[in-house]
Formats: sequence, structure tokens, C-alpha cells
Amino acid sequence: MLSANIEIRDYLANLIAEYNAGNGGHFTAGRLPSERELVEQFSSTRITVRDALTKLEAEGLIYRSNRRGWFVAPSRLVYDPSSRVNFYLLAAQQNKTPATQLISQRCIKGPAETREALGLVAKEKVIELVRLRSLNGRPVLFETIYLPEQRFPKLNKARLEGSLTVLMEEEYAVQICHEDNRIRVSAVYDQVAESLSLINGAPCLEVTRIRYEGDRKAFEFDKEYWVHSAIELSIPSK
Amino acid sequence: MLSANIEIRDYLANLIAEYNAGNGGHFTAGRLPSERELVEQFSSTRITVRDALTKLEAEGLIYRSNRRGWFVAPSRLVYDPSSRVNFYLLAAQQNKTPATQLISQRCIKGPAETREALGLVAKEKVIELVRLRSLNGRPVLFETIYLPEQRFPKLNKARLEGSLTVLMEEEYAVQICHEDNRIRVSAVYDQVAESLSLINGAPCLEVTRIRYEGDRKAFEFDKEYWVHSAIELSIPSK
DNA sequence: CAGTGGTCTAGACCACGAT
DNA sequence: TCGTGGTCTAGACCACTGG
Repeated sequence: MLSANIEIRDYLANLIAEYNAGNGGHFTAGRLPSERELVEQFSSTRITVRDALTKLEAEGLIYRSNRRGWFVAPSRLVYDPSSRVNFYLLAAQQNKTPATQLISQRCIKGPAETREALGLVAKEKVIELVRLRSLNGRPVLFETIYLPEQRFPKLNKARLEGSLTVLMEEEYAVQICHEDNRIRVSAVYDQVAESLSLINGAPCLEVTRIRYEGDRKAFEFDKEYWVHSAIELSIPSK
Repeated sequence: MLSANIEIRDYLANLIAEYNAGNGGHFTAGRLPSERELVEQFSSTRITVRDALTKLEAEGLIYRSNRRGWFVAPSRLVYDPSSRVNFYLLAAQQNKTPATQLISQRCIKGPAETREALGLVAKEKVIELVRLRSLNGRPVLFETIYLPEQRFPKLNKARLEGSLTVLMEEEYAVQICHEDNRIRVSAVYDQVAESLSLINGAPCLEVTRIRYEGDRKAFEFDKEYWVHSAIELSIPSK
């Protein structure tokens, strides 16, 4: 016995599969019918229709753009966090158009977790960079980067929307010696949710990264929130 | 302006934080108040209460046990997919009690994706093992393992609930040379959802793994579905 | 058996996006 | 301004769990 929300999910999942295979004139510009249209079509209610849409969202088959509608999710960016390939190159290799927007830049004391990870003492401050990255115009990554101020004086503002790895190498002679990545499924709220056009509490993939240089001195602490349907991690080993 | 579901979320998130810090007599045995109790407490409706609970679930702060109730999520298992530490050792190191249940064992042709990954031709078959793994009695991982029948004849049934890595080393002289892991946020349905006490469409962390031996011959294909609040991946590099 | 969550009905009003 | 999704009300019945 199928429940109604699963029925609707299956129906849409089939249309999406056809659309992705290039066989479908369903969906103009990847936009799904409005929730109210689906309600009519299935003689159902918005609760049930939204249940179905939420399931498809969880699977990563569709995504929402806040109050604009539901869209078929493009193929995922495949990303190896242990490789140091930068975002622009990675996107280009996978035929996607990347963009980066610097949202804010501050010099602050910083949260305890960050200070500890970077081994800061007394009055040492951190530079906090907040950036939003997009693929083909769709925001997919909200990231906050913390750098010890002392290690990176006079950051070149003009370059903060480009690859930081390259900037750090070229202007500060950074040589990465080690990197820790922590990956978990989590949820986004407030500024993160709004920036990514998601609703409060939407699931995401959270990556926390600490980078070390020289004799294992931490020089960078990152928090990344990925729109979960936009990414797949690839981790080779040995 | 806070919406009601966020208010309820925040209220519960605070209680959960206290409970986890050991300061709270809230929640007996980690069980949250029933949805209907929360409805009364907040003069709200189940829709709104469930919105709040779903958000907490997405964050990994609570989990549901199908039709039994909502529970505070224990600390996550930290897991490095590129290390070959087996599940039992890993759990023990983190003070958790592991268990494995073999759900089914078959010899079949297998799905196309699997056959391709394993490089099977003509009538070669695969052994399909389905297992459920638990931590402290809570199911956290549903996995399907595919092995080429020709490479692993006469599998020792008695050992299929233990570490396969150890079994393969000891009885088939397998030497892993390489491994690919693909990680994505996805959703569970049907048998997977039921086995994990989740509802259809609940989010999960999906890991697809291919292992190679000798001169890059694939000998194992795995699909893992993790209850997302039960796991955090740790990926060191360089 | 009672109590839980799972699913669903049939509406309503609001905030925001596009135009 | 109109259409979209976001949030919410006030119920209902069902499936399953546990005592």
C-alpha cells in the first residue's frame, strides 16, 4: 500500500529522470509545477504535496529557491577535500560556471572553537572572511574562513574572492603540511539559510577544516555549508 | 520575529544541550516529551511541533525511532573511511557497543552499476550480503556488500557478521591496493528505512565504496546508508 | 489495551519574488 | 499586484509499539 506522498514522489521522480535524460518536455527551465498545481492534479493537500517535495529534496533530486519555487537539481559537483584543487578549476573541469562573492571581512576575537583550533593566545585576533560560492548562478556553498591576523597582515582585499590557497602561497609563502576535514550532515539557519536560498532548518553538508603548515602549526580554520544536493565527495585512499 | 517552530526548536535545543552536559533531569532515558504534550505546552499544533522536531533531526540533535518517539542523539561515531580500522575496534575505541546482524545473503546476477564496478562479464555472479549494524542497540548503518562469486567461493557463513576485511585477509589472502569512497547526502526508503527505524524519505549519509586488490582489480562494492546523526567523517590528508 | 508517531483533510494568512 | 512558497490552525484516522 503506497501512501499518497510516496505516490506523488514517485510520479515526480520519474518525470525528473526523463528530464535529466533529455527526453522530457516536462518542466520549463527545470522548474517544477507549483505546489497548488500539484494539489489539484493529485486531488490532495499542500501538506501531502510538500511531504513529497521534501523527500525529493532530501534525496537531492530537486532543490528549492526560497519562495521562488522548486527546481530539478543539476548534476553534483564531485569534490575531493583532500586534494588542493581550487574551486574555479574544479568547477571548470566539470563544465560548471563558478562565482564567488565576499560577504564580509572582519578582524575579531573569534569564537572559542576557532581560537583553540588555531592555538591563539591572549589578545591575538583572527580575520574572518565570509564568502558565498555559486555554480551556474545557483548558490551552493556558504563558507566562513578564519585566519590568524599575525600570520596574514595586510590581506590583499582585491584577491579575497579568488583562490585563497593560491593567495596564501604567493603572498605569504604558505606550505601546507597537513589538513583535517570533518564532515557531517547538519542543518542551516538564518544568514546561512538565507544566503543559500534555503529555509531555516534545511539539511546541508557541513565541512570543518583545519590546515597546518610547517611543523604542524594551524594557519586556517574553515566552516563550509554545502547545499547537499550540489555536492558529492570523492575520497580516494592509499 | 521568530516563527513558532523555531521557538520550539530553540527551547528543545537548550534542554538537549543541558541534558548532554549532564545538568538536566529533563528527558528520562533521552526520550523527548510526546508530540501531543509539546502541542499543549506551546498551545500549538502537531504540524508546527513536528516542523521543530524535523529541524532538530536534520541537525542531528535528535533522532526518531519509528512510532516509538523522539530521542536525544548520542555523540557521533567518528569514522575515517580511508583507514581500514574495522567497525568493532572503532566502536570500542569510542566507548560504544557495536553489533552486526546479517539480514540476507544471496548469489545473484546483481545490478548493472555493481557488475560494471566489479568488471563482471557474461554469467559471472555476485554474492550480495545485507547487514545492519548498531551502536548501543540503536541501528545506525544499513549496508549492502557485493563480492564477485568467483573470487570468494564457499564464504564462511559463520563469519559474515564479523569483520569482512579480516575474513578476506585470512581466508582469501586479499591485499587491498586502493579504495574509492563516494559520499553524498541522500534519503532512505522501504527496507532501508524500516531497518533503521526511519520513515520513508528521511535523510541519510550514503557512502559508495569500491575496493581494489593487486593490480587494481575491483573485488568489493559497498553501499552504506548511515543514520546521519550517528556519524561524522574524519578525513586527514597529506 | 492505551499511547505513540505517520499520514492526511481543508482550509487560512503572511512574506517575498517577479513584473 | 499577483503568484509563489512559508507557516499555521484544528482537527481526523491509521499503523504500530509496548505493557
